[in-house]
Amino acid sequence: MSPTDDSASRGQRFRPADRVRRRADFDRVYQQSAYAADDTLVVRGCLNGLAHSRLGLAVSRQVGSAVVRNRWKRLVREAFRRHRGDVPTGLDLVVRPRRGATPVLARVDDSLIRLTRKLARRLGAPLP
RNA sequence: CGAGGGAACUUGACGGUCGCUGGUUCGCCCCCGCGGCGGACGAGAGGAAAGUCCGGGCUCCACAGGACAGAGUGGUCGGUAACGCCGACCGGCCGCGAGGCCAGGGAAAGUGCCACAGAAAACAAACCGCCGGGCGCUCGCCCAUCGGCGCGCACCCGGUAAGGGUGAAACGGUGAGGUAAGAGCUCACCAGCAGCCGGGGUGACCCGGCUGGCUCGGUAAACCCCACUCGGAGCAAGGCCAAACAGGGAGCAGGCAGCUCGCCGCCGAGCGGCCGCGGGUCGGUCCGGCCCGCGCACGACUCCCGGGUAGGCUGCUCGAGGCGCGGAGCAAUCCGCGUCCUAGAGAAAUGACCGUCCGCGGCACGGGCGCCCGCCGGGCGCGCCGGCCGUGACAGAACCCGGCUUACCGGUUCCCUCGCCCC
RNA sequence: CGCGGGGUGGAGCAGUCCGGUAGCUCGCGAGGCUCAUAACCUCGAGGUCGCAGGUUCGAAUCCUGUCCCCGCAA
Repeated sequence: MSPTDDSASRGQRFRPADRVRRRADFDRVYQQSAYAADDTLVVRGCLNGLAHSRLGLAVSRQVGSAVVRNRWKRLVREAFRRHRGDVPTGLDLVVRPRRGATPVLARVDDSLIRLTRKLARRLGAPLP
């Protein structure tokens, strides 16, 4: 365990260890996840056994052009990074934009925090 | 000044805070792998990165040579690694012009098709019509009669293709001669075709002359013929390392001989002997005695092997490269010299927020300018300066290049054409 | 990255190969039949053939470009 694998000291950084990167991790989320959504985001998540939460993104071509898809992914990453302290820990999350939603940072911030807390209550993960 | 044509370039600038990706470098940590964490420095999307429509490099596979099939291309000459791309030129069409567009080989090699209309849609022939002849009938005239002449109608034979509302397209056009009527039947001029000759050009082709028969429709982005080109797959190519599970092999203490039983047996069970190994204990100088266990099979464990999954590394960015200067060429492009290094992700980085300026659009708030009404003043217009508001397009690298095509707010520069006015 | 299929009235499909007339079923509207509804009978409306160019006398059909939808393999 590296000494910085402590979510309290992560601050607003966003490192590769903070992302869901493996096929197997995504499969686990999709097979045993809880689900929460509003009219901006759809979030699925499960416990990951780590001291911090990890973020994975699923933005298909149905969402729009490459520019629109990149825009969504950057906004969700930015929201996750900025509000690390407000998001529950110990979860693997897969986030997907809702069909028809418009990519605005303030709404993504709000949705991400509310939906992840709802998931945490459902899964019994520690709240911040 | 107005209208227009053609090229080339550009795709906001600067600063601050918090982040991301990879590079160099420094420090710290441990289970030492060149792993994790932290800091510093400098770098980080495009003209189309897009569509994936062509062409190549590269990699792997296949391959003696050729032909057929299939696909593609299609004026000529040049450029290129190559092209279906580019340049120049030729030809055709469009435009007053600058210029623009063209899949632009072959229809006298063959086959097919040409709706409707029209006599006929391609070998030419036939219908109406026109002309000549024959025969018959009606009528008129001459005649005493026989008969003769003429007009009209029907039929038959022959000539003819000038005319026929059509159609996208109709077997050259105009004039004269000619004829029973006509016809390139003949002649002149014109259009077009073929052949020959001369000249110019590398060539496509152009210019000029002579002769000929007089004329032979369109469609090949219909089949086809001709000429030329093409092996297949793609960086998820290909290469290296390699968990776990499964597979194969070896090791981990057993070896040798004998007796009894099960059904003979080299198979199985049991018994005890010698040597060996492990443990215990006793005596003792590196040795010896006694006791217990081991012996087969399976599993576990350890090691090795090949293939290779998850995963990791590589291919991965220095290249038909950018910039500058000089030279060859009308140009596309090529050559020489100098100089620079400029993204390399992988559930996939280049983002968020703020400030100032810039471009564009709007408002008409203040100033300015012009016009109108007019006593102070007011109204309308312009959008020059300031102010306020909005806005900055199309779009995101994924092995790399050369093209094509498509999307796009705007801005800049150069060259050229036409019209009007002034000198 | 490499391929395949498809855009035709409101819906589902023919017609495209081999170019000249866009047709079928359901649905829709009007009338009839019936006491009434359905069924049935008669009549009718409704199509930029995805879009833009080109070839041709003429294009849904042939060629080129382009947009969208669906699917396949690694």
